[in-house]
Amino acid sequence: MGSPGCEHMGCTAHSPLYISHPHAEPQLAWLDEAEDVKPPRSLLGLPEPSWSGVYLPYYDRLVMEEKPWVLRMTETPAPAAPPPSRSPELSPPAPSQAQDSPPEVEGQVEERCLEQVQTMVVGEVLKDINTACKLLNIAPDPLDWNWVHVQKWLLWTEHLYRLPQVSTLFQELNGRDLCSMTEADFRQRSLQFGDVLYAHLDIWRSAAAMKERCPPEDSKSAADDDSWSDVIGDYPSQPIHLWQFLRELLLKPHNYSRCIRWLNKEKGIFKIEDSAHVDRLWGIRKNRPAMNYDKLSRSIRQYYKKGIIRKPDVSRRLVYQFVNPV
DNA sequence: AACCAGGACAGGT
DNA sequence: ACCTGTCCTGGTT
Repeated sequence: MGSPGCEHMGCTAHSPLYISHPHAEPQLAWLDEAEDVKPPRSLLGLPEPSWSGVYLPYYDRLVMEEKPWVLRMTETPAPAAPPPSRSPELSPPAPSQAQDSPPEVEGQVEERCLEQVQTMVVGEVLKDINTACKLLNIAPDPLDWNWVHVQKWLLWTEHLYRLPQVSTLFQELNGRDLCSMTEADFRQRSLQFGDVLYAHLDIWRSAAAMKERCPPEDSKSAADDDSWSDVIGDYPSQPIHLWQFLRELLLKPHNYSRCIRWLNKEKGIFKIEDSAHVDRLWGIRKNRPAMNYDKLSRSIRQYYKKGIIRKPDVSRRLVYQFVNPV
């Protein structure tokens, strides 16, 4: 298999901890004609350097590709080095090369910033998990998964991180089995990607552990939205319509803009950038391994007469439009 | 070759 | 009844 490296895509340039995936496909499509997706440089109005020092176990390894702008860790411990803590604690701030301001004041300010950043990062993680739960129709806590859920999660993870097929190596395992496995066990099943899967699972477990520790009410604090309540939200969410599914993907540009993205969010116009990827995700969601774009697009076409989706006025390949944009 | 339009039918809810 | 997966014919890019 000729594996396209990622050098030609320039992804190493902005992501120091980028893990090259042997099966990486051309990505960062949003760079070409991106209209909506730009790295949110300062979601909190924080200068970029403030990100450094934030350490969520393993998170960096997994999201660098997806959101290279979110965690730009300069000196985070090497992924293999730290024992994968089973709790979502964040490491203390890296000692800053103090400048000229009074150290205590600066320390306090920094601490506050860091708290905000931590809250936000954790919130983002939780939101991503919540999205995946909705899209996959699985519970957030891996301990609650049966083997079908495990397979779904594995397939999803494969596609999210462009891993080669690994799900077959973890057959007949339920969530409890999976959680009882050590990193070594993972590596034994998949020499190359066991650690990545283990790390990803670790994030999910941490999120679930967090949810247990903190009562959901308090944590719905100051911030705007729904991170907690969503993750904790009731399951199952049951049948999902294709149009809902597509919208969910569209609402998570940092995760899915490589395969589907808005061309004009206000008008509800979107483009399927990677039809194969989208049909695969839909197939995973619906437990339809034979799903393909032909069938998916046929389902989209059914929405024409229902007035849910249509082709935009100037019809373009792989471009559709929600009749009632949000 | 991939995408698009839409008819027909089956199967599940 | 409705949704959608599947298959199909035929057209377009």
